[in-house]
Amino acid sequence: MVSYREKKVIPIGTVSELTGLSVRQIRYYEERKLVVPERSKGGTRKFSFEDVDMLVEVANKMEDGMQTYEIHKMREREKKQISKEKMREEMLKGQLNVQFNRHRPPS
Amino acid sequence: MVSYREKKVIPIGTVSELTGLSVRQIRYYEERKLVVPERSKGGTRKFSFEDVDMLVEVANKMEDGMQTYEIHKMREREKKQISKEKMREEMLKGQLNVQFNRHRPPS
DNA sequence: CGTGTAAGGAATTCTGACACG
DNA sequence: CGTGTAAGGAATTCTGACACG
Repeated sequence: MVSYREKKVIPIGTVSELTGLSVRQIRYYEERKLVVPERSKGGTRKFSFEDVDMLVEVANKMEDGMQTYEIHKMREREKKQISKEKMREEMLKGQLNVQFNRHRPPS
Repeated sequence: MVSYREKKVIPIGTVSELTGLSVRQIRYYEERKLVVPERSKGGTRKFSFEDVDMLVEVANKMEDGMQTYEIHKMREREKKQISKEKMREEMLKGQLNVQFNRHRPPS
């Protein structure tokens, strides 16, 4: 179950401890769209463990001299790549259905 | 990996939302040893997803008219039962080692 | 016993800005 | 660009206590 990993429940101070990043850095990375926390009614940020992992990755790339906008571009490219792969997969499935199930309607 | 499930990172207000319990109830259940959150340096409670699940169980049992000390006793019994089973298991493993490895010392 | 609530205070977080490099 | 910091304020949480049933 990935549900725990994706649930936004961790306050920024705890994220700071988990990642070793300052809260200033975390807020800045949010500004640059590298993480997208949820907000409580009062406006406090809530992060997921997935976000924590993303932030650690960001930290590593920053250490390697990469800039936030580069990391952002890279993420966007990855997203496109993944959705492209999924579309190909779906089309393949469709083809297989045509091949083998043309005369047998889905139950 | 159960690591996400066991990590204490969720503040009490969020736990309240996740469980439907009031913060008062959650604090009381802690007092009765039904959950054991960690504390930040400043003293704020931090719960795990496991704690959240425990609290939901507690809520169900309370609805069934069970009292906190009964739930606590039940938990203690379960712990003992589990450690007893683990001991038996260990002893069985030991016996098997005697049977088959008596003359072959562990590598 | 279990839970709501008002009280006073402390810890946590928020935003916008200035600074530095 | 990326990050520290002081500023002022708001949201969150804490404890101990009184109330009710």
